[in-house]
Order: sequence, then C-alpha cells, then structure tokens
Amino acid sequence: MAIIQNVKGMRDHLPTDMMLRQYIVTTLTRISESRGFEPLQTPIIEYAETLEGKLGDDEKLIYRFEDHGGRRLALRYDQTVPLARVTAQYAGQLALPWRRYAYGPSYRGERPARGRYREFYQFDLDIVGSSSPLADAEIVAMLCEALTALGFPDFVTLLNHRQIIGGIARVSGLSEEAASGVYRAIDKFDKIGADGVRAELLKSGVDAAAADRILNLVQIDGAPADVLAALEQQLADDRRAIAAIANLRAVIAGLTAMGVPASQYRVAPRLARGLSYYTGVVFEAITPHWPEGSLLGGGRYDDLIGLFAGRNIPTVGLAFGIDRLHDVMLELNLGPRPRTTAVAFVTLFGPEQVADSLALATELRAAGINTLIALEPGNLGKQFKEADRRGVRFALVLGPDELTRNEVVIKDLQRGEQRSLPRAAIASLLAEALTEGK
RNA sequence: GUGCCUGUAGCUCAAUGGCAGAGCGCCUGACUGUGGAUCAGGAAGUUGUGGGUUCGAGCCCCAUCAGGCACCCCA
Repeated sequence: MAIIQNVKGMRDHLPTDMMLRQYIVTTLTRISESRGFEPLQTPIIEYAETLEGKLGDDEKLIYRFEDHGGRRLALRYDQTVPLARVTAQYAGQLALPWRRYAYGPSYRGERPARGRYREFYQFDLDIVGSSSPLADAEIVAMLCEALTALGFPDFVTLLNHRQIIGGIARVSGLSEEAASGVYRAIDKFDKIGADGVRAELLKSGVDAAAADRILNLVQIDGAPADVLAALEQQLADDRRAIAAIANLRAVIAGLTAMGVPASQYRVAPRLARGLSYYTGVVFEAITPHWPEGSLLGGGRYDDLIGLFAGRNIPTVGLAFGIDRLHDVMLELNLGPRPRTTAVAFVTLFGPEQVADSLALATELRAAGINTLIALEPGNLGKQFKEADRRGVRFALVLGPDELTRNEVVIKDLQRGEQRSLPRAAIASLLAEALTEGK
C-alpha cells in the first residue's frame, strides 16, 4: 500500500498557492533585473564537504546521504554556500563585482512549525566582489523596494553591523569566545525583553556589570544618526566598532541617495542574526504581522567565498523567504488572487462547431490571450458552469448563428454582461479588459 | 533534538464509553443556446496508522506518523 502523505516538513503547493508564489517571484525577478542582477541556478545536491565547516552549529541540520557511487553528498542548506563555490569555480569567467539572483529550494532537517519547513524556497540577491557601502545600500534598497512592491504596509528593516556588536562585547570586557553567546542573547531582545536578555547573559557567564553595560548599549534607539552618534561615544575605545559605525553611516547615506524612505529602516544595535559567516553589515525586515521571526534577512560576508577561492572576495547578500512572504501575504490579503491562469473560455456548441471554436482559441492565444477550451461539445450550461467554477472571466460561444454572421458571443461572467461581436474584435476587447483589470 | 496540544467526509467542525452527523463544497435534475440565486435529490468515512483495555472505543491506554505551540535555531 502506497503512503499518501508528505514527508515531514515537505509541502505540496497547489495551484491557488502557486499563483501567488509566482507573483512574488516574478516581482522579485523584475526588481532584480531592473538593477542588472543576473540569474544563476545551481544543483540542489552538493558534495557534503562543500557545505561542511561553514555553518557552525547548524551543520547538524544538513541532509546528508551517499549516492550509488559512494560519494558523500548533501542537500544544499542555503543558496549562499553554492554561490561561493560557483564564484571560486568559475573565477575566470565571472567579472567582478557580479550581481546575481537565484530562486529555488533549500533543505534543513529542523522540526517544522508555522513558516518553517524542511524544504523551503528562497530568493537570493548578492553582490559578489565589492566591499563598497553602496553595495550594502543597494541590497537593502532592493529589500525595501520589494516589500513595498508586494504591498507590505508596515515593515521596518533593522540595520546593524557585526563589529558594532563585537565592540559592545569588547568594551564590556568579554572575550571573543563569550561573544557568540552574547549575540544569541541580545538577538532575542524583542522576544524576551530586557530582563530576559539579562538573565540569559548572566547564565552564559557574563558578570552583572557587563550585562548591564551591554543592555544599556543594545537598547539605544532613535533616528539612525542619533543611534550611531550615541554608539560612537560609547564605543570610542574600540577601533573596529568606530570603523563599523562609519561604514553604516556610508550605507545610510547610500540609502538616502537611492531614495529609500527613512521610515523603512532603523539602526538596531540588538540585531545579531544567526548565520556565523556574517562579518559586516547585517539586516532583517520585520513586520508586526509576523511575530515568529524575520521575513527575510541578510548581510555582508567577506570571508566565506575566500574559503573556496583562496583569496578575499567581499560579498553582501539577502535571502527572501518565499514561504513566509506567501504565508504573511495570505494573512494580510496582499497581492492578486487569481483562481486560474486563463482569461477566456471557449465553449463547444456542438460537434459541428468544434473546429471553428478551436480555431478561435488559437487566434486568441496568438493575440496573447490565455485561453481554455471546453473538452465536451454540447450542454452549454455545463460549460458555463465549468468556466465560472474555474474562475475564468470570459466565456465565448461560437454557435451556428454566430458562424453565419461571423460573430462571437462573449459573456463576462464577472459582470453578467453578454454581447455578440464581430469575431475580429474579440481579441482586442479581451486585451483591453486585461489591461483595465490591472 | 526536548516538552505540551491536536488529528472525524474535499474544507470547517459536532457526536456522556452505546445507531458516525451538520454546514459549506462536489455530483444529478428542475433548465437540450448560458454560470452565480432558489428548490429537489445524490455520492461521499477502515474517525491519521498499528496495537491494547472493554459486552461495546471517534472518545480510555501504549506505540507510531503528521500538524501546531513553547524551547533550540533560523528564511
């Protein structure tokens, strides 16, 4: 007996969901290509060794297996490590800086929950081979542009820099080793609050004075310029943090020059982000409608590609979580909700009219109108019902009367209006209705 | 990976340990050149799966699978 069930954490995406998902991907693709980003696709399967050693603790979530030839393989954990591999492998062919986008599934053997799946789709944007703050700004600007285009009413992009967090840890007298526990604790600030973070810090061995200092710094809030000025004062002794603050200032200047509204981003010293390969600017977008975590996030990782390439290739990138974007858009009722891909439904009046009706459908498709045909001639009521149920807006009838007059009956099932028009006029009328609908 | 909650028709959910039901959806017809509304009828279930307790289990117990929540972590 066959098992009729999805593998844990793996989902089917039925047409209704797919149409919204494709809208999201199409929107992101358009934004990417408008800035000259180029598409890349890599295999879902990599050598396990390629993925190992880049992810820290998360490595235990990698799906590993052996193929028929005894090779140690793994399903990709994200699209960033494969990008690093490609950049190193095709170093001679890729002109840097290189802007690349990629869309596809990745796999993590986590316990599934809402918005968290073992197979999940990401849309990645990266600028490979530039350390310019304008590269960081461009990625963040695209993030804001994308969420705006998708119709998100109230998202905020939180910005921070790894060396600001590092500086906070260092001026609080913590070692590099203790710092990672600090990152994890402060990253939870929005979830567990100041007291919760304090408790976590104490638990991970930070003394009370240092914990208070950290909490103090991490809670600095306000306009980006003010936050950075306050941090500059507090972290004056830490050269790396000061450089990071200057870097963030340059990024923000870029955002302003690129026309990103100031309401769409904030500097948040408490933002840490988990992935261990980030080295510079980090950011994530949050919305009150998704308390479970970030919608998407990214940052600068200047060392990762070097592990493959053998030379330093600074890179900044971003990953949209398509599954989460889709789930939130469903809840907020954002984006279009087509029920079908077809605009017109050509009925089959009777066996004698099949050939003419199919020819009509071909004409419409040639004119760019997505057209569905009935498969059983006769019983128009049933055919109209099918068109309506499918959510196709226009039903067309080519019966004996219409054929002698060289006309077509077109019924707008949405409005309930029906007209008989010259056959030649149908395509342009449908095309018109299409553009009006947008 | 740990703890807790849930699983009944396609969907949303009822059913004190005692005959498995409703609404929506679906199919047929009223309506052989027209969908939606209305009316009439119909199909639909191994109660996630496998064991156990009981005269009797959708309900209680054990296991297992899947989903959700909190940890952990992250998209």
